[in-house]
Amino acid sequence: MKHWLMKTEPTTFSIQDLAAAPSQTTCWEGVRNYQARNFMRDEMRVGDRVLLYHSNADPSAVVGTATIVREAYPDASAFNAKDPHFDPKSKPDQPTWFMVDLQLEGIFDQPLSLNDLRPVAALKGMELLRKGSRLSVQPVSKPEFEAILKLARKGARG
DNA sequence: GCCAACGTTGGC
DNA sequence: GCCAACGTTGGC
Repeated sequence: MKHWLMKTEPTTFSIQDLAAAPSQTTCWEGVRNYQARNFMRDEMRVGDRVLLYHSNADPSAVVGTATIVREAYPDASAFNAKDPHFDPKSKPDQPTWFMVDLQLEGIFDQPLSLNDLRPVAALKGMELLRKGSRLSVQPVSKPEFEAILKLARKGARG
């Protein structure tokens, strides 16, 4: 089983929106970065666990966890000319972009902001904390994932 | 709003 | 294939 972190802007789609969705499940449409796509298409499997991260938020923070409940399938929003994520080079018979389905696992009592995470020794090499990191779908090591769950249980802000 | 760090595009 | 220009991401 692999572990991941997926970013979303809460003004677009927040973890609270996921909690309110039918079966607390959503398709993760709109990813338009090849590296992120490759992770979703080639490596994500049903049962993998995901940290959800709110970017461009106040403060930006890891806010909860989800699990993969459906493996990669074509992202239909790329075919829709009216959709903000429309991409004319993606065709239904040869799609460029893919998405997975996520189901909410839990919302942290306390969001874990970057300032909460940065001092944690176990997270020293975490991609999210790297300067200039922009990848919206990224692998997380098992120790990193577990360190974050532990912090979430503790309540990082005391 | 600023701007650093990326990714993509397109001329050559 | 190089690389400058441009667009986007995302913390602050």
